[in-house]
Amino acid sequence: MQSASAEKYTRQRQAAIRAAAAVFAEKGFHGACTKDIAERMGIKQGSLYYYFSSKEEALGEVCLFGIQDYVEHMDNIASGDQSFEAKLTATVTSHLSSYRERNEALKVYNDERLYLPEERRTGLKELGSRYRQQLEDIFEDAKKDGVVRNGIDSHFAAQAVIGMCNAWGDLIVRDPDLDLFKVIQNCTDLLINGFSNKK
Amino acid sequence: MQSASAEKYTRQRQAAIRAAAAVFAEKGFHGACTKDIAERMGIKQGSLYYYFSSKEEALGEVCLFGIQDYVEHMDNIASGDQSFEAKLTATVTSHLSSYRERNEALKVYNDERLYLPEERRTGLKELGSRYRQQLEDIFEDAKKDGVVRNGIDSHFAAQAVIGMCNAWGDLIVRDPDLDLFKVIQNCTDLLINGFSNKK
Amino acid sequence: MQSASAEKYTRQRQAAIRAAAAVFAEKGFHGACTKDIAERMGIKQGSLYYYFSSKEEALGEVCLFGIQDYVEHMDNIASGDQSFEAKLTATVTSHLSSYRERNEALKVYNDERLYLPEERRTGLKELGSRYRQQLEDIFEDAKKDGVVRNGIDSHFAAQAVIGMCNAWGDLIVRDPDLDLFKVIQNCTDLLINGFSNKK
Amino acid sequence: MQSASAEKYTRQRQAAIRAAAAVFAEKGFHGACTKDIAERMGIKQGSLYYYFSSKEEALGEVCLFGIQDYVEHMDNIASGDQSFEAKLTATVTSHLSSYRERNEALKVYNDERLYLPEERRTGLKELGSRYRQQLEDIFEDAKKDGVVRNGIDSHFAAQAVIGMCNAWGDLIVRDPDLDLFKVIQNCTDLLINGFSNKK
DNA sequence: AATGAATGAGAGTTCATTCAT
DNA sequence: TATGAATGAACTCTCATTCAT
Repeated sequence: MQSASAEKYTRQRQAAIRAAAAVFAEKGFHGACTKDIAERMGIKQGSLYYYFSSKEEALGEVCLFGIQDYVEHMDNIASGDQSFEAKLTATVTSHLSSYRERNEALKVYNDERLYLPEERRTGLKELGSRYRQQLEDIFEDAKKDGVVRNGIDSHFAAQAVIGMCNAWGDLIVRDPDLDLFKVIQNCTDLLINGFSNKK
Repeated sequence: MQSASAEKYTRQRQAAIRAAAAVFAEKGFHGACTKDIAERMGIKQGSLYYYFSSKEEALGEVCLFGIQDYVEHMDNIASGDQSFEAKLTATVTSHLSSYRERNEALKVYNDERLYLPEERRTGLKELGSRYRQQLEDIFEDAKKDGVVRNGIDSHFAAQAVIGMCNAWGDLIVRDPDLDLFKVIQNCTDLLINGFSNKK
Repeated sequence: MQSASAEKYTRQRQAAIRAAAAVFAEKGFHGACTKDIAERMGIKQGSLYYYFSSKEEALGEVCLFGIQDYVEHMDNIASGDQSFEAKLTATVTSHLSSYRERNEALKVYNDERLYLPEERRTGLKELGSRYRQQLEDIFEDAKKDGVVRNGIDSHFAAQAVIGMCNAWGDLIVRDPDLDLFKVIQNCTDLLINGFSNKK
Repeated sequence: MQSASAEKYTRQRQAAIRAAAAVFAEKGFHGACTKDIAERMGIKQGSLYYYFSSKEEALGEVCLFGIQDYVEHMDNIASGDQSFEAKLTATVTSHLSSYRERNEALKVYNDERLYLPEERRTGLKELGSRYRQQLEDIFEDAKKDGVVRNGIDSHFAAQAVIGMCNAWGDLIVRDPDLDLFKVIQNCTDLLINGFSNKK
């Protein structure tokens, strides 16, 4: 249990991360300036440094925030014992919904993480790799079960799913009127038909 | 036939565009600096302005360079009378090969064009729209011929093809060891299976 | 009553305006550089931008500072009910004394205001026009009273007074040893004899 | 007698001086750029250096051009044996007509000569001083003849004449619709009445 | 916990000037 | 005689960052 003031700090820091996410998503890391971030929070530029030690650290936090619970989702999906189709649908749904909810942060993770210092990027990459690996495993299992065509390269397949989701995620973030449900349906439909074993 | 000096100017300007493409692709528009571009060409920073009136203009030229002949390719593909499968294969091949050849510029068009001033962006958007529209038409025709499932939304399908190609294009640019031929094969395979009408 | 910090800001901004006035007066707007202005204030170049958003804005503030209370003076003179001679003497005195006191700024207003953006120049021009108009009115009244020869064109007369004062003002600013009192005397003497109705 | 080519050189150099005068008058020495001057002549920027060794030299030439024959005029006026009034009228007429004819150059001499290097400025100053001195002499003579009031300070009087002419010269250059003849009339009228000995 | 003020490094851009052709 | 191309220095302006208060 934290003291009231520690609690406030945590709350404000979250607000700072969200503000940074929004600004980085709109202008990119280098195009954004700390003043914009501060103003979006309602504080002054200098005060930002109470929550971040540098702009770069802010980027790191945004990226982490951007993938973490989206990776947790995948942990759940992967460890379940649903059918291949159900797992793929769940993956796409989770991925695209993330864009709607914590939208900007995930976009920032995709587009700007390469500006992070080596060290920090490594930590994040592990999360990303775990995600992709679990997706590959799902494909591998499905191949063994004969649900997916034997010719499919699981590594390619996983990248393709992620790529497709990110491409649509971009459109979703940019256009708030897009029908999320329909996009999910179309994507899963395409992917399942594309990979599965038809007789 | 131009004079020798006009020719030299044109050649150097092309070199400038290529250099800018490479630098923008690596660091993003805002993260890049004109000094880097100039140095990559072997000239001094100030001399760049003999070829561009501003960094922004350089971005515009790179973007144009990035899509123009790739759009021309699509014109050819769309106007031909090949089968749906052949056209889709040709599209993917052309799109992904573009990334290998004029690699960085197309990536820059995708990721950085939004930093262009309104006016310039509009001109480029028309090119992009034409591309997508022609792709949509291919899907429409295929639906009429019964080669593609009736449930497919042509607009979604076109976006999906583009999104997938761009996602892989990114990977291709970043990793020069990727087997372009295999990627093309896997992508077309996925897409054709995903959209076509199986009995 | 402002807070202590707002007060400090105001004070520093005034100092910045004075410094800019001095530098612009010496080197002209385009010949001056912001580094000189900052150094004269004892701050660093970049810090100037805490007080001005651009060099141009600095010029605008200097020009405003240069005429404003000098115009107010004329308001007082014009609305009084002194004789023509007294009013003319007061005008010349006020005008030339301004050069000694806030010296550089008035010179800057005269010589450099044309480099201001349209909009800003318009606002200042109104002040200047008011000044000239009041002077014209003084001449008109004097003509009605028969103190000034009927052939005199009031518009010409006002311009002549202003022109003569500015010409001497320039000399006064450049040569600090000039006897201000004598200059005033000579000028009023010339003007009164030049315009008045002698029998 | 010069060769045809030397003649052309001389002609082009004159054109360069006039072009520089126009540009300096409009934008000031520091605000002007050599490209503008060259373009106004119809040649390219680099070619200017065939006629001037530096921008500063161009300024020097413009200034010289601006006062030289205007000083010669004064030589003629001063050495004649006309009345004071005639000489004053001639002076004002010559001075103001200069602004209409070789207009910009004289303005440049007045406003920009202080940006010339010490050495060059000295040479020009002598010309200016000669002009003023001759004007002073005219006043001195007139005082002896009793045409001008005894209280008048000849030095002040000369400066006043010059100052007034320059002030109107500025207006004349800026506003081409101004009636030159009327301005001359009004100015001489004011000055003669202002200085002369009325009974 | 927050801010006002300042800083210094670096960016884009301009421009006088040079020089081979 | 003129030009295209390049240069390098200077300039305005931006911005992440610091720190006393």
